[in-house]
Amino acid sequence: MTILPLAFYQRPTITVAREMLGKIFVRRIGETLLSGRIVEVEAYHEIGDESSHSHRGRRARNDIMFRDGGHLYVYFTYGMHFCMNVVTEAEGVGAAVLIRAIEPLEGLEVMRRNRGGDKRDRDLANGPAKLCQALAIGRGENGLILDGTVVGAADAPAVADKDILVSSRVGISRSRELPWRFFLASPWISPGRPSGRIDAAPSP
DNA sequence: CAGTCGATGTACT
DNA sequence: GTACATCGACTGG
Repeated sequence: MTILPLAFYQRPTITVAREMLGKIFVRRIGETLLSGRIVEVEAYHEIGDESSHSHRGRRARNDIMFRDGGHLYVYFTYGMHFCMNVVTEAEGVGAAVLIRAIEPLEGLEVMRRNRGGDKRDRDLANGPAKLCQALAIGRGENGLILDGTVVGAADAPAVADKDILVSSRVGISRSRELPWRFFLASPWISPGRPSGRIDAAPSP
């Protein structure tokens, strides 16, 4: 298993977002390995994106988002959920890619226990807060380096451009027009979402 | 299936 | 006060 180097993340955010699809997210808890194939992501950027946490400048809450690419940015939302991003670009740039869904590959029974017992495989990690719960990612994991020690992404064959679907992002009200959600035609993506189109997305 | 709504902490107006 | 990068329970068809 080859863990993606930190340089992978230190590139334009849209590029990283598209190339994250198909990679294997890995999470180690002691001897236990949890992993899954990334099937749905969204890009967020401080420039021209009013929905990004970084849009109003660097603060205590979003500080990790401004670090150099290769950190994990975890935030707490709706009073009860965590979501996780991989930080992109260079130190001082507030940009990241939200991981919205993975196809569980290893450690399904641990994920099921983390999720509360009787969930179907499809419901283990098909949403940004669900996958954080399945992988036991919360405040304590904010700021970790994606070097594979505790979290990281393993390389996998690139997904062809023609297989990358694009849409507007889910659950935001501002900058809704930006086509910055990228996903695969997969049963493992988050539920109830509009089908996408195949298209190129502009960079900030 | 689709639509509605409550839960519940934190940042910001 | 209000909004929030969400989820799950519940309703009605």
